[in-house]
Amino acid sequence: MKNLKLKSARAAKDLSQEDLAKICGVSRQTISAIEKGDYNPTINLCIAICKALDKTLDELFWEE
Amino acid sequence: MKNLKLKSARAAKDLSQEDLAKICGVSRQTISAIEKGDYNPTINLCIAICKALDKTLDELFWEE
DNA sequence: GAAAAATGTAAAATATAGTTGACATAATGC
DNA sequence: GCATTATGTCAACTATATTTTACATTTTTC
Repeated sequence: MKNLKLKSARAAKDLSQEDLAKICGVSRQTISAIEKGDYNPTINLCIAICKALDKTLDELFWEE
Repeated sequence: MKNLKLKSARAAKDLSQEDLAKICGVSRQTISAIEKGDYNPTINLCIAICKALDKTLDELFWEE
């Protein structure tokens, strides 16, 4: 499913998908795919995203 | 580096690497590699491990 | 101390994460 | 309206997560 927590955390920092991608060292399409869902990123990338957005894994990637 | 938090959480549940692997639907070697470190598992696997061990992502996979 | 269970590790194969390039469309600003 | 920026998406490619098989070593249990 869509990762809206990520999308809103990125918006809160006023970063485009491309901005975030550059900070994390991945392609824009990868960020797009993660926000879209139906994707299974690696933990290292998740951590990079969290640090870029001042969030933790639980805040952006945990779901009950 | 080694993931000792995972190793001890697994020990606390008295599960072998093979037990945990079966619960998570992966091979024993994959669990071994994650505990050993130098490995980059997918977020879905990390979540499966956390749920099997009653932990959260931050507790097992976050590091400053 | 021997047997069994648990773990480390390695090589070859497969599945899939992530890249690159490209094009279309939606949203924003002038 | 037009130009620019942001996003969605697709196809083909590359990198790497994960499997399978196999064997060695360590740890546990009797």
